[in-house]
Amino acid sequence: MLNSIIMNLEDLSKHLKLSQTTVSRALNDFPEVSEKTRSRVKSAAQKFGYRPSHHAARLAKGKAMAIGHVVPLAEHAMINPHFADFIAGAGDVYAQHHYDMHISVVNSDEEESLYRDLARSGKVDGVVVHAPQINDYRIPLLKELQLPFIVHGRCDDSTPDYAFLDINNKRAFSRATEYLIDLGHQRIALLNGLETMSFAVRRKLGFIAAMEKHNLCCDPALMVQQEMIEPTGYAFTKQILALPEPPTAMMIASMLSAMGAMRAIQEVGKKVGEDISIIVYDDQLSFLQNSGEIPLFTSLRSSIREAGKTVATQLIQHIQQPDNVLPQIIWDAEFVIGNSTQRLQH
Amino acid sequence: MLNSIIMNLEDLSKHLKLSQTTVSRALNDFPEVSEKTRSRVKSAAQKFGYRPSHHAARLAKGKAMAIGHVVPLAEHAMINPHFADFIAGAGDVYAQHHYDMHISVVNSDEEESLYRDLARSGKVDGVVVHAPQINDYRIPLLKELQLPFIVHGRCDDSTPDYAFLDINNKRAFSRATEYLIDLGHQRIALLNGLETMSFAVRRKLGFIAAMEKHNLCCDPALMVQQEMIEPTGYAFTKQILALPEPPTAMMIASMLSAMGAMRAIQEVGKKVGEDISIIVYDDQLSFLQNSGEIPLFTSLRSSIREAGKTVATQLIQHIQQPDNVLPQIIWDAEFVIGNSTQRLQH
DNA sequence: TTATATTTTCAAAGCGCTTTGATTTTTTGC
DNA sequence: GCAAAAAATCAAAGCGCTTTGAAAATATAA
Repeated sequence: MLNSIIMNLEDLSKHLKLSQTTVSRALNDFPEVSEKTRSRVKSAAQKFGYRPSHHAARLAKGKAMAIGHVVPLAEHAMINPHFADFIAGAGDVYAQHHYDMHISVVNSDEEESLYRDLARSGKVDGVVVHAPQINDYRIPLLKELQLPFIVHGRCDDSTPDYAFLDINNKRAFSRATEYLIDLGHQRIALLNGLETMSFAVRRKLGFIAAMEKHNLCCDPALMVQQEMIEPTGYAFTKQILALPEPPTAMMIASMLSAMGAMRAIQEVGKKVGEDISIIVYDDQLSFLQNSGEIPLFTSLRSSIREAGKTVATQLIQHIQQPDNVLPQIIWDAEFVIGNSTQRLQH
Repeated sequence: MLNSIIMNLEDLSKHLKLSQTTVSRALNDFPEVSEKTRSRVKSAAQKFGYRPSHHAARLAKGKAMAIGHVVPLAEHAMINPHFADFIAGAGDVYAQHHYDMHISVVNSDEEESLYRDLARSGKVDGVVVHAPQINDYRIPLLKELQLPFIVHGRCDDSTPDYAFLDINNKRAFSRATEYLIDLGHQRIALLNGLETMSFAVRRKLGFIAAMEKHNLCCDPALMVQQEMIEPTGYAFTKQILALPEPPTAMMIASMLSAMGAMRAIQEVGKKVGEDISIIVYDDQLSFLQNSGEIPLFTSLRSSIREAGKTVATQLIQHIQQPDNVLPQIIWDAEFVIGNSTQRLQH
């Protein structure tokens, strides 16, 4: 390869004694180019390391061939640990379809302006909306901007029609809570995520529904909504274990919180499973595995990486064929019994 | 704002009865436009929600105003949990400088081709090289392609001149190991990362140097190189605690591994700190905090998010002023004493 | 062999900006 | 009040592709 010379289409077509039209079409696999010419063109392109100018191609085509992801993030705020796995899944699909992935980190106050820019400047052909809030302003905004989008998660039910991929969080939590109740547990704690996030609201609803169905009381002292990380899981668990009447089981919204809970439990000399049952929601993050023959935790599981793949696939399909209307997808979390749940001992 | 009409520069300048030149210059803050005109232009742009076409601007300028990050990733491989934090830091800087962040997820076998494309197509003005390997082929490749780059981490010392930001891993680990030795520990385990990563090699060198300096033996049974996640940390710790002569202290290469180690230690009824001392390398991931008045772990700490910021800043500076030669930066990890280390009891 | 259909190739016109070099308008100096 | 200098604006060329509509080359039918 002769990489020292940077060629453009004009240079290459002159070298081949062909028009730019023909060369362009040969490279883009148009049918109206003879096989002989196509292979001649392609091997010359290969030889000279020719790659079409990205921006020229995009300008001419009028399509960005790119999908945007917006990450709102204040200076010291936490970046969601689920993000990397989602991106890995989505990015994989983009690569297969020759789409680019465009990520913007932005202060919350500049977020709206960013979306407007993304839409109007033609930087991207669509966006993925992350971490939907209750009554999220981005849904109407993106509709107004006519920028195709799909939400990972769901807003509240009052929000009108829009495309999303979500887990049936309510059903997942009610089902798992019932499982604990069936094992004889009555004092069950809920270690939830922040309730500005709609998934946390739904999980709580599921939990409460199951408890009420069995006429059990949801003790507010046993419920918390907080950032889902190890230290918060630890602190809350420590606190409820010190109550006069501690819980015998816990529903936990994330693996990280569960690790903290486990640390607290072990620290007071109790055993997960034997002394206190735990069910955890497991996003199957690649660096937080809860697998094996019998997994450590009984869990509700759903791969966030697969979610990334599906969201990306849907969005691309819609962009390429707009009559392919973007769907509303609801997945059920898988319920997997592991070592952290046991019948209540009397 | 009148967002239903999508205007381009021509429309806007016709509306204003000005030339495209003047409008473009007004918007881009060129000095040769009068203040009066500039404000008239800007408010019209605002009013119509005009945003310059991204690709047209890039094509005309001949600059991508974008930085690339390549994430090699096989189907089921783990995505590095550090990645998100690094991206958060870098992305923040990009946003401030109006640069775009371009992320490519790629199968390892297509990686080289991707770099070539990134360079030749003008998609990006520079790239950040992640997870440098021993004798990494990307260094010569990017030099050949004349694409500005900076490595997060370092290759082996034989690789010739290139820009990087790295931690002094060797010094960090030798220092921390000596701290343990000073506390009376002699049987010290090393729970390291995979030694295909150059940082792991350096950490091991530091560990061995400290041990040898004090004439202590590095028992191979107490050393392991593995992926730095909770389950591996757990398994290895379980294993070494069952030895006839278990270690009294451990050097651990990541917080996630340390969580696993802690679980194993607690499970056998021992206490971190009292029964076994631990020093962990803490990348200060936002979702894995080891802070507080007295942190849980004695640790070597260095913020990966700050690293992202610095790398991004340097790269942008170099791209904007190529005589601003890209540097080689070595940071010392901070040594913070927490609750996980104690003098060896006899 | 000639007329017609088919395949292959081409010249030129965009895509929507930025930038160059020229022109017009305004300001300043005497 | 007029020439020279400074400030503001403009027309047009160019960035490197894709795409349209026309032309040339080749294949097929009569």
